[in-house]
Amino acid sequence: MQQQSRAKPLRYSRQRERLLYLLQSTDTHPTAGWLYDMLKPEFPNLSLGTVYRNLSVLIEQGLVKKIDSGSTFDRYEAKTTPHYHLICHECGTIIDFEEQLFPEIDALVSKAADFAVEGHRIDFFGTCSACRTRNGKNS
Amino acid sequence: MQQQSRAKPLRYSRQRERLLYLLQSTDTHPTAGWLYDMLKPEFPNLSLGTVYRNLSVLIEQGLVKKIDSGSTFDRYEAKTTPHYHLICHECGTIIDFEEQLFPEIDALVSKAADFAVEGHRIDFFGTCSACRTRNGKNS
DNA sequence: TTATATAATGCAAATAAGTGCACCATGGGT
DNA sequence: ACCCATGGTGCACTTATTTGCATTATATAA
Ligand SMILES: [Zn+2]
Ligand SMILES: [Zn+2]
Ligand SMILES: [Zn+2]
Ligand SMILES: [Zn+2]
Repeated sequence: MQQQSRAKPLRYSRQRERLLYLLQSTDTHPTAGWLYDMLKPEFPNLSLGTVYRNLSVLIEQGLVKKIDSGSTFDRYEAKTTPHYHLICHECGTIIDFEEQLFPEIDALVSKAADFAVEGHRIDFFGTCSACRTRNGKNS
Repeated sequence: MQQQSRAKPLRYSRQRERLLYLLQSTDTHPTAGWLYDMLKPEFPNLSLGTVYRNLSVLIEQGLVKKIDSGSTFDRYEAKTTPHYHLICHECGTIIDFEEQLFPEIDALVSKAADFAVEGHRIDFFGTCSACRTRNGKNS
């Protein structure tokens, strides 16, 4: 299903370097299309396939994470510290939630379910404060 | 981003009824393609678009949930009780984890983050016991 | 510096999922 | 039973993402 990171040799790639740098420079959890648009001026013949492929490479290296936002687009981030996501279903904004609620959760589930947990993901869905303000006081 | 369930009138649809029944009859978290294949004999000119559309309708009704399995396919389930998922990255199996670990988590995050949490999703990634057995004793 | 192996890229084609539209079907009114 | 408004469906097309392949670029050794 997914190959065990078999340390295949990587070569330097300017595009991958800039892609990672770009992702590390924002906290907006951008889409692949946005990353492509931002890099296009610097690499006039960049292709979207390369963006996706480099995102995959960076994900395998553990430097980038893919976020299923619930919309039709996936989003990406380069924040490596563990955190959760607050996903606003109204405007699509993704907010990082830094507090480490349950450090022992993986071990707990591993034991309870006979399943070797290697990591987990927690996403909260709801309405962000900006959208609530815009809507008046409902919800 | 997502419309507030505005109670638009629904009509009876045999295909949607059978789709829901099929989904309720399994705990394998099937893909849209599998559902399509299973329903095709009964509805010879069923189209995949209809499957996707009916899944969306059922999701809006709260009868079905979409699961981002991390693979290239989305998966679906009709289990409405809250539970978490153990997703094996080796064979793709999704196992339900029924224990309600943190009932108060939504309220807690709502308060801490000024975000109106309406629900959450917790997924654990790792290796299932079948795969560990098959692999020998590693991991 | 040149040669060699192979990773990275661009392009186009393939997939999975979502959507517009013309037509069919359900259900409430007559 | 018939009419009609509108929801549901099939089909084809679009969108988001992945992948095959020929070409280009990186890295290492000669
Ligand atoms: Zn919002
Ligand atoms: Zn984040
Ligand atoms: Zn497995
Ligand atoms: Zn489940």
